[in-house]
Amino acid sequence: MAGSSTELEHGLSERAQTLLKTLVERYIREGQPVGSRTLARDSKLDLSPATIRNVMADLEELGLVASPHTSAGRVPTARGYRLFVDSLLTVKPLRPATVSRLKRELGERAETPAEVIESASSLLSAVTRLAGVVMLPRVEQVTLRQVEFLPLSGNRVLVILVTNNAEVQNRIIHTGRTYSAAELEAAANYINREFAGRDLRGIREAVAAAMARARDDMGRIMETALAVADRAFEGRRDDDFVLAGQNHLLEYQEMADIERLRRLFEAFNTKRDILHLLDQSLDAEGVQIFIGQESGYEVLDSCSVVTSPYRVGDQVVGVLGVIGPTRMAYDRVIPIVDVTARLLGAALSSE
Amino acid sequence: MAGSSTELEHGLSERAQTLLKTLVERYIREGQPVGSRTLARDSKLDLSPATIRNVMADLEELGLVASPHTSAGRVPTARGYRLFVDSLLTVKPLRPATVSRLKRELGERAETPAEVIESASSLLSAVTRLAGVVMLPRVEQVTLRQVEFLPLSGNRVLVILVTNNAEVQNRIIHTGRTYSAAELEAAANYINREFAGRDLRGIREAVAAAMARARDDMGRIMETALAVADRAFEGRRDDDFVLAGQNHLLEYQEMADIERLRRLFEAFNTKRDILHLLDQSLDAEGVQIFIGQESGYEVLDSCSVVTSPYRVGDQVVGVLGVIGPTRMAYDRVIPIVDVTARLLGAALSSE
DNA sequence: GTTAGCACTCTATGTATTTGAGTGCTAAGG
DNA sequence: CCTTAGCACTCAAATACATAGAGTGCTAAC
Repeated sequence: MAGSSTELEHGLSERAQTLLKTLVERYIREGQPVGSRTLARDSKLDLSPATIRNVMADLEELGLVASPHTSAGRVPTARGYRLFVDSLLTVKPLRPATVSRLKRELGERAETPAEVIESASSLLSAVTRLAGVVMLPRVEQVTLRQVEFLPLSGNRVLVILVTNNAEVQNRIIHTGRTYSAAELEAAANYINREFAGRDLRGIREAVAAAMARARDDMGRIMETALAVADRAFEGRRDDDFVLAGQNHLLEYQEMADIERLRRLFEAFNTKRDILHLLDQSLDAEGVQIFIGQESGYEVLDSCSVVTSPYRVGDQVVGVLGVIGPTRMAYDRVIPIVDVTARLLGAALSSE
Repeated sequence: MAGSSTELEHGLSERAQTLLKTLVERYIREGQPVGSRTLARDSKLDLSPATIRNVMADLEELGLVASPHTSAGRVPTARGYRLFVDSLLTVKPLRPATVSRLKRELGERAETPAEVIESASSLLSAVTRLAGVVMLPRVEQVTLRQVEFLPLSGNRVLVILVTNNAEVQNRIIHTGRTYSAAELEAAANYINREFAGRDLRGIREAVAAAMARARDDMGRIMETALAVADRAFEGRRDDDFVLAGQNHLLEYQEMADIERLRRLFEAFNTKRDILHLLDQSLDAEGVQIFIGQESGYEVLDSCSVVTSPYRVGDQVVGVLGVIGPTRMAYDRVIPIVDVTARLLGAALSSE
């Protein structure tokens, strides 16, 4: 009865499932098309190659496997992998050594948030031997902790913004006129006094409102503060991600096509497509997998992307994951991505 | 007479030089071994292929050209390229459009020093279609402009260091005990008052001296200041470089060996070897070229590196350059590297 | 439903053969 | 003595062909 229920899920007999599973596992391990004889040996079903060939013909019909040519074995298709990861996969528990390594390097070694992100990406790539990506956390509410204005030559002002806990941003803004160090300091003091702890966007609105209201009857300090702050708090879309270990991709046979590779690396550089893809996982529950063309981006054909959102507090703030050939060890990669997402969240929260 | 003098320089007849030059130029353009017939047509010497073959035999004897196999044309060796760039090369003046592009994007578009460096690297790579590298400027004298200490949870302090003009560094230090915001502010004030404008290393020494001298009879503020500053001003070796456009290397036929490529990219990641190589150019006069194995690093076999130091004021502070296949358009690349070095220096000075 | 048997297909590998580009050498000519 | 035509020679690349082996699909028997 259990048998018939699993059978109904995707119209595959228990036996066919076992065989598909064995085939995918074997192919992932060896990278060679799997023939009926091998499969007969590998699966413990005690069936003759001939029988298995019949099953394979069915699986091929269903688009779950394909053979590169008549006299080669079978290879999983994207749909085959999909079925595999969805209902056949037995996830491998992580080695304790791996877990503690992740914990150590994420929690203890890394200091600033930027370093933590960087580590997460490197770790993902090092542990999986794939390319690791970590989207920068999109912090909806960036609160001002402290601001500093320093005059530079040529009507420029160096703005140092300390936000949230330990994030430091600095930018240079061009102002309409020259401000003295004293003026700027007073202005910064004013802003820190008035706005510390408040949301950056809110501050900018408050500043705009104040400017509109006050016009010419405001004091020198406030005028400076508002003029500078208006430009200093300009929203900055920092949709971005940190990539590590694209080199690993060179190690895989299936990435040998140099022109494909170039286009893939180009996409890593351009970032746009990859970001779009990661964005899609922002509101997914847990680990999500894009297999081959599923991602919808041509450069990622024959690649799979395994992602997971990560949260700070109970708020999802970003996505991380790995990118590699479709033929990757999903049973190992999935838990690694999963755990790293949790640990990254924890590390960022504790800052 | 002029003829005989050039001849003596490297024991090559004027004619042999012309032929070598033509051969190298042709090979750089086409990427195919050059045969005697082609060479006869290309060089305007009005010689028969047979004569040219004789000359080629001589050049081969001298190790300046080689043939991949008996019945292929000749290809320049590393020594051949060397002679070519040293005495045969006619450098191509840059197109005004290129120059103004470099100027615009380096001088105007980029704001902070970090952005300028980044641009320089991208530009080098974009304009030459090779990989661009820019060593971070090693500023011997890092003067303190302003320091800020902010308390974080768990005995940690966020240090924001504004140095020289507009460089902002931030780091997190762990302290022996918890300091209050007020304590830290007072300490920062003390340091800013006492040490602003002085050399970072000098400050640390002064602090160490003060700590040794003062022991327990110093005021609370000074104690805090010294304790924190001691850790905050720790020297930080930031030997590093910014790499751009390694993707371009995938476009070249001669980089098709995927295993070599992997090792090269690995070297880019490790940075150590590349840094060593760049270091060697620090005290060179102008543009320097490493051809093939000349660099001494195995990964760079069949690569050439064209570098130039760049200066801020009259002080050499770093090196930039490009990395690409030995077969690169030296006549174009050399002036680009040269000009970019000057422009980068200028852009950094004007900050 | 399962399986043995068999013809068939297709790749990979190895071996000749041919073609063409380019060389080195030699001998003749200025 | 330098230059060049001529020619034999070499070698890579292309082409064709044969062979071996892996694996299939199909059929017929169990």
